[in-house]
Amino acid sequence: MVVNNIDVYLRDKGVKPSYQRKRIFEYMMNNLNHPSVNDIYEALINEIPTLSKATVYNTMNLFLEHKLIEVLPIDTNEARYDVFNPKEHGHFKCDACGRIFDVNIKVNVEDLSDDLAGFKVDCEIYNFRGVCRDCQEKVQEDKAI
Amino acid sequence: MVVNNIDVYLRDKGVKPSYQRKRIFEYMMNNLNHPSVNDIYEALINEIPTLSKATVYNTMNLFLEHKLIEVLPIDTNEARYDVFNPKEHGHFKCDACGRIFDVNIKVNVEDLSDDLAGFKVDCEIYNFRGVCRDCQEKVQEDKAI
DNA sequence: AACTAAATTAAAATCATTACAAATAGAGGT
DNA sequence: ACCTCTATTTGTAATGATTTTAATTTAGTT
Repeated sequence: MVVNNIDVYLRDKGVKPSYQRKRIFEYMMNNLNHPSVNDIYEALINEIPTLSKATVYNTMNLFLEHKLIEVLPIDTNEARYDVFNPKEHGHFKCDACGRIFDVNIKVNVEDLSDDLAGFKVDCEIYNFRGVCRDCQEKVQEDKAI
Repeated sequence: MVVNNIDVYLRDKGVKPSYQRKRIFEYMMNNLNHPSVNDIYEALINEIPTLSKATVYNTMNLFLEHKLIEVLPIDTNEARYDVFNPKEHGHFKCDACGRIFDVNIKVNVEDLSDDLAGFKVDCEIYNFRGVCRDCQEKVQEDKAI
């Protein structure tokens, strides 16, 4: 996603663009590695010394309400966030290195199941877990030694 | 899933069938409503007065390791569990009543995306959120009044 | 029965998140 | 600029789920 003017974009979505909110959203756009609240806080505390973790939490919840970001329910321990991606997609979490990858995916819900007949589906989440290519290669190398 | 002899089934999966473990697994099989640790504890504390929440946590983790159950990453607040269902399926969480429904689903991962090429996929989870049929009807009724 | 290892337990510790109340910043009007 | 009102930020305390720890109980073995 490309956003030229964060000020305008936030206002468009109904979020008053405070300094902290702009900096946090800017970070989200530049770092598509599904950061946790702590990641964001650690990344910005040097440049914004007064920043509070509570502000990051508040801001994430505000962004969520206004659908600027989404939360990935792939990690049960701490919440991971991503800029909202209206295109259907999924996530793959590597159990070895912990990285989370985006996965392009297209599922036709109508075809899926009668179980959802009459249900209003607002949100579709596709999660995968396993071992990523890099980590599999590492295992091969270790065996070879 | 139908398990005639819990003792044998647990042993088969490599879990020593203690009294607590058998009762907890029995509860999981009879209650397919995706209980939390607290749900399980509350349900069994009357019949097993010495039961400790730590035991429930320990047991859930043990069952997870031995793939007797799975954790649904649909609730970010507290973990919800379900007896392991090797058949691919998904879950729908109603944002109105909070109930979680099973959804039969079949996705051909090969067709999905090149993004997963070379990845070892151990686990596929499909989550949906929205409003279930019952709750939508309730909204209609409320409007009619 | 005695010994040993595993399982259970209660209580304390940890960690993510939320609630709260005080301090600060921003907007509008005079 | 100044005052006033409201929204935002902040640090701290509170909450709640989960894990750790150490002691106790249970089960299995000689």
